[in-house]
Amino acid sequence: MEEKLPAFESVFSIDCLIFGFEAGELKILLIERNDEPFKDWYALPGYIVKQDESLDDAADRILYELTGLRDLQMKQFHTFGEVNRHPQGRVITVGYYALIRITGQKELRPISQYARKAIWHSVNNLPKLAFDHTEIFNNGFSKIRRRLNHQPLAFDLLPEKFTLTQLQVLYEAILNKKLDKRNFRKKMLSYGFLKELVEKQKGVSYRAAKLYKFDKRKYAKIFQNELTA
Amino acid sequence: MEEKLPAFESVFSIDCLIFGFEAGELKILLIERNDEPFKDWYALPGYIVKQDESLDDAADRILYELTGLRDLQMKQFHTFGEVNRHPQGRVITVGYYALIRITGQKELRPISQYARKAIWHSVNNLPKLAFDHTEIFNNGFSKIRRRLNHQPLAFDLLPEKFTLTQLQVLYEAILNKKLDKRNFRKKMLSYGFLKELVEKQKGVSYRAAKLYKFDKRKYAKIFQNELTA
DNA sequence: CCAAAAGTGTTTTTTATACACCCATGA
DNA sequence: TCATGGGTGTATAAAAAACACTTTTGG
Repeated sequence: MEEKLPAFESVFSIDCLIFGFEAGELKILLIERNDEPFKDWYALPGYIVKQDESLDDAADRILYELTGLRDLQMKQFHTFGEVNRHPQGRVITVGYYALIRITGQKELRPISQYARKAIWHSVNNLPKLAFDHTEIFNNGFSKIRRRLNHQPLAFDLLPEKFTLTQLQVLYEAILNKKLDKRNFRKKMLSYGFLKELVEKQKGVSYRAAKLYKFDKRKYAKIFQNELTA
Repeated sequence: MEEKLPAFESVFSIDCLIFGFEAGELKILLIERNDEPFKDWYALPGYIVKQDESLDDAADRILYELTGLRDLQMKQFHTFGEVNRHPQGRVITVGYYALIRITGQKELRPISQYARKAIWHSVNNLPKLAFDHTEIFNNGFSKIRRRLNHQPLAFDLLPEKFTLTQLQVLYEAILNKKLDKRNFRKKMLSYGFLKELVEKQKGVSYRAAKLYKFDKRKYAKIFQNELTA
């Protein structure tokens, strides 16, 4: 066992699961660590909570410092508190997740020296991760998968305007199974929170698909009971 | 703001939501605090996690010390980390819940001096609770309510042998709405994890109802997919 | 024989599933 | 004109909801 840093005697930390969607694949945001322990390993973006900030605030700040991403509306999913999960001392970590659009232009650059870089990695074939981050990932991913059927998580992953096929491909990526096209469209449209636009897809060499927007206000109206999630 | 105790500079704690069911009412286990802050107030059973114990272990120990209850299989539901939730310093607390049988004979007696006594209190008309415990209660209760339809939580609240009416009354208490008798029975029996006993209810002045047992093994078999909860 | 709760089926509505072809477009 | 994905409907099965009377028992 390595020497314990005083700062590490007993601390809270946050680890973030940030999901994105690109080229039909579900991705997760990882950082390459620049510090011991686990220097050079991939890890979830995460760091220590300060004395004077709430967990939610800490999650926002930490994600920003490690990836440059802001204003994500992350949610907590589980807290990990095994005694030896961190080799330098007692660290209890709260897992947060968010699902976001990968906007090609926005480059990810860590502010903190603690991460060398931040990269998107397919959720399939994840590399070995530092600490117990693989467990944290599995725990969070399975929760999101279960929540997908009750909450409009998927819409955060798509561009503002999207086709029904894009939406279906995304669902299939998250649930890891094929869905029936007609039934999927029927069901999605029946919810009533998809707004059909006049605009159509552009630049494709086949019949252009209709574009849709997710209407948050309608969703909130329809599901106000379940909103207490 | 009161003086900060050194021990409280930055600690993890556990707070427990223990649900019981008695006389057709859903109850929650509260302690009467014997220490400042919030001396004499009602609070959820909760205390500080030790350096060398996992969160799950801490939850077991703390509940035992405050109420005398053991071996409950509590599960975590949320972590509360607002900066000023504890007047003496930074305390981040992990909420755990369990649902248990109230066995009349087993008296609740706190081991620790920190709780004067432990009592069952109806979930309706809860008194004011210490710290942010009302918020913790609301958060946990609404999660349990939602989980009720997917997990066999309710059976932990009933005696080993129970009637279908008892089960229904319990569901109604948790969900806070009336259910249709025939549909309820049909659905419960269709799951296939209720074992009908030869034995019948005794000592009632009306037609005695059949008794049932919950068959955990069958449940596990049937729902092995969803078990990764 | 009465009060109290146990027990029981059918119909209707809603929701999920299975399944295959024509259409529009750009290259 | 062809390749590519866009778009559409119907029939069947399964699940949920609505609904009221007879039976058993102890007092």
